[in-house]
Amino acid sequence: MSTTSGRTLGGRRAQAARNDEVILEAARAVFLDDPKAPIAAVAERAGVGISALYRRYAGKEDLLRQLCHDGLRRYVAEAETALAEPDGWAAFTGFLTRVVDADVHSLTVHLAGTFTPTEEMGRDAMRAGELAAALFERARASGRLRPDAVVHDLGLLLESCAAVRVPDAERTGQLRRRQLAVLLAGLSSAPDTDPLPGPAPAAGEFDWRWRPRG
Amino acid sequence: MSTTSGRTLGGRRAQAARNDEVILEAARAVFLDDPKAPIAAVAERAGVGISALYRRYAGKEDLLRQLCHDGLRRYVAEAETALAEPDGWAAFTGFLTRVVDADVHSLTVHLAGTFTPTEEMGRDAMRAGELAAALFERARASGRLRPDAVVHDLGLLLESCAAVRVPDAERTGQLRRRQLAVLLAGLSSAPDTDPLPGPAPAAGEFDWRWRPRG
DNA sequence: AGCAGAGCGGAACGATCCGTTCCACTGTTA
DNA sequence: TAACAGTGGAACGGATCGTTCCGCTCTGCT
Repeated sequence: MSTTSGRTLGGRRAQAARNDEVILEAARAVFLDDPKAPIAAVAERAGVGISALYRRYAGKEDLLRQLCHDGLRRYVAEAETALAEPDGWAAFTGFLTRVVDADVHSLTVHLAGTFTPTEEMGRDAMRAGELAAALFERARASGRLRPDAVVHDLGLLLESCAAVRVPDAERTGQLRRRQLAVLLAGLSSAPDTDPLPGPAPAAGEFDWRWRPRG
Repeated sequence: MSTTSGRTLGGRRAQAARNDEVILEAARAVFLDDPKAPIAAVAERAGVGISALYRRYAGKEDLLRQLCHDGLRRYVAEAETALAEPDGWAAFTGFLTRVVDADVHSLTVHLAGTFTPTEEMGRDAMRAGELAAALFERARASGRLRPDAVVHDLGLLLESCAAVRVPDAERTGQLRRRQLAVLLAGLSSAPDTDPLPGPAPAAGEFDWRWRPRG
């Protein structure tokens, strides 16, 4: 049962290692559901005490930052995966579907402002923007995108999908996919549609959550 | 200057009557921006003291309920206006545009759960549903609606548009109109689009905010 | 002219919530 | 068996917010 320092560590160490994951998972679920949820809710959901949390993270802000950074990395990873897809339109829609499914938007944007971002997050965010732009350009090159759509329409799109929310998580996912389908149809090139109104969304219009604190 | 009880009441009475409107307007603006804003924020925005608020409303819940009810009535009024429009599709899009512009959705749905609704609100909500269904049916009859769209897709649509939000109010309005245009294009009948995925949104799936309290 | 009181501003109060700290306890390791 | 990493959860202190309350002003009436 007890190994000195072997591969399968048992007892306390094992539980500690397990708690690492359990806590992160609980935090993800809780803050996805309510970005302003108290720390105690995370502990309760994880089935651990509050100490187990504060042993791993310096404070709430730390946990939030890590969670948000994870979401950002996930976004980047999905974008890179999508760029490997040969068909530009399929890459575009596949990327959006996976990002919406993973609820990455709630993890990143809705948690913004609750912590001071690190420099690395800034770099990752920039990279995320570049990758999204690349995906968008390939989608445009495929000819299936309506000409007056712009990259930053993705911000609107993701915000919209993240806003769809019902008590049941699985049903939420279904409804978001439906919403995404409508939006993609709306962004597809169609011969007889009116041009999109107003100044198109521009760079920096969706970063405002990051600027101040709170 | 001083009239006993004449038409144009001056002085204190006049300011009181003016405050009635100023307070409602401020409350609208503040709670539209943040549904959980403190009462004090409303008073500050209105440029009055807290007493001026509590003289008019029994408490926060009272104010919220009235505000929400106003939004609901506006929704019904816009729907009735739209039904007078002969062209079914124009009635449909015009209705949605006006509802999105007025940010009625934030006033109704996002305030739900913060107060116990009155019976009259229940009746108005039911009427709102009927009117929306009528508008939707006329839009369908116009043939410009994709066949697999359902009435309750309107819930998704409104939620999406309300989710679009940037610090500047006017810009928010522009972006919402753009988003609405994309969504309407997506809901329009197009020959080559894939069918919408998943079970369509059903009755009662968007009432959940009304059910509990808090 | 003078008074009663409507209307008001804003300080103060009490309740609630939440992040963080702290301490006692438990099982493990040496 | 001694030291300690890991933990649960009570307790603390600060912040927030709804509501009350008191003193003031200005008005409408006598």
